[in-house]
Amino acid sequence: MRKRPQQQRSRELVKALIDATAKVIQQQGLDNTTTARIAEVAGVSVGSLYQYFGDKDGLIEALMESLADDIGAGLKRLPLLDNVDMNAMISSAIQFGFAVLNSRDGLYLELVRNWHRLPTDRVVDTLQQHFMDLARLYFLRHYRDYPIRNLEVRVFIVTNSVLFTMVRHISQNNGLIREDDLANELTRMVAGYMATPPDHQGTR
Amino acid sequence: MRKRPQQQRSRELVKALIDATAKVIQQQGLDNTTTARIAEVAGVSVGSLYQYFGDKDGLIEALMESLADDIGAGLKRLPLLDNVDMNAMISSAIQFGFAVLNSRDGLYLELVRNWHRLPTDRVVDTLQQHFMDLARLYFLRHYRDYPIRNLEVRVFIVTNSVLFTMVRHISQNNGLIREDDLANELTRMVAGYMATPPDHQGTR
DNA sequence: ACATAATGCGAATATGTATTCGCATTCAAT
DNA sequence: ATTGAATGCGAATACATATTCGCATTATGT
Repeated sequence: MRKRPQQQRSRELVKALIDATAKVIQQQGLDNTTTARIAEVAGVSVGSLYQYFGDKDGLIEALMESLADDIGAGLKRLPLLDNVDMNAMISSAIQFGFAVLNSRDGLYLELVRNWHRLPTDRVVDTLQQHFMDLARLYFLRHYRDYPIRNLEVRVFIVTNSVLFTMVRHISQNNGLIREDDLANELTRMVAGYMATPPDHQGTR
Repeated sequence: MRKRPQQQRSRELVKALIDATAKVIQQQGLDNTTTARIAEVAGVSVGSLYQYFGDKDGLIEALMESLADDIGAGLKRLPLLDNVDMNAMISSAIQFGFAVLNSRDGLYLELVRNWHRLPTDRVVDTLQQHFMDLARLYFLRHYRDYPIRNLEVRVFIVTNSVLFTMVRHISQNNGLIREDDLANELTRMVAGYMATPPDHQGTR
């Protein structure tokens, strides 16, 4: 952020700009998101935009930060560890994932589709970190006997698998596969995989 | 394609343009791929480009078609069904996937990253279709007893999971996860999931 | 009330890039 | 050899859009 907003009105302006950015991305897609349009939607001039954001990317980065915080908060509110069995826990997590992706009228969807061009690190870290902690706690509680190796790899695989499978499904939206079928199958795959005890062969 | 190349030199020109498109995308990334640069690399003028391709997208589409054919041919050459157990078969398929993604100096990687903006249908159909046939044949041969429902969903999940997990891993390229660890774990997850007999409850 | 800083404006500027078009060259048929 | 079609050229055009900058307005402290 180029300059700190000090007065009330400018703080509101900054917020309006970030909100407008989300709205424009959601409505017109990332490719058609222009500074002019953002300013227009925010009810503000382009010039003012550049008072507080060095460039367009800065604005988008601010949006991503804000969303990362939202997701983090949402995750903390989920009582995933209270589930008795892993299947239920993973099912809840996947439901949460679908809920997020379908929320905000496709904003998240458009962002994930363009993950490669966006500063997604904060968001990804938030997710990965949370699920990593969750997995650690769960295994500590239920699988005390097994030495848990490979947990990073497993969480990495599972997170990406679920995320992108969901995104692809929502994106192409052919009616051939129903969303709850997909959720069920994803749950089965992930639960089955995570419950697998690690290899005992130390050959690698 | 706007006009059919009739003479030898123009057929070579079209080929040179498609090759150049691949090269530029691979070297500069899709975002920095300009018609001017493509023409330059092809050793041809921009004007000539528009003789045979209605627009830039047409050129890229031609490239995608060509790659879809390559992948299809590569898949047909793989003797996946000769593998005795599913684990070996899936391991081979995943190895093939990594090989493709790492081939052509990252061209495929860049294309998958930008799948959302590209005409990927042909390629995706090729993959999905092939794995679908493969799965059908395998189950017919080994699990004759089970009624195989849900196969579409399973193949969809597995294809997307593996593809995007691999892409994300190669993209971020943090040394924390080794490629062969990832391949092994992916194999375990997929094999475990595909070997699961379908639900017997007919409640859905 | 005044001075100064903060904020806000938007037409003008700068830049990048897809596409066109009139002319030049090469090919293939007679 | 001649001619018309096919091919090739690349400077010029059209357009979209990020960013700037000089000026106008508003807030804050004294």
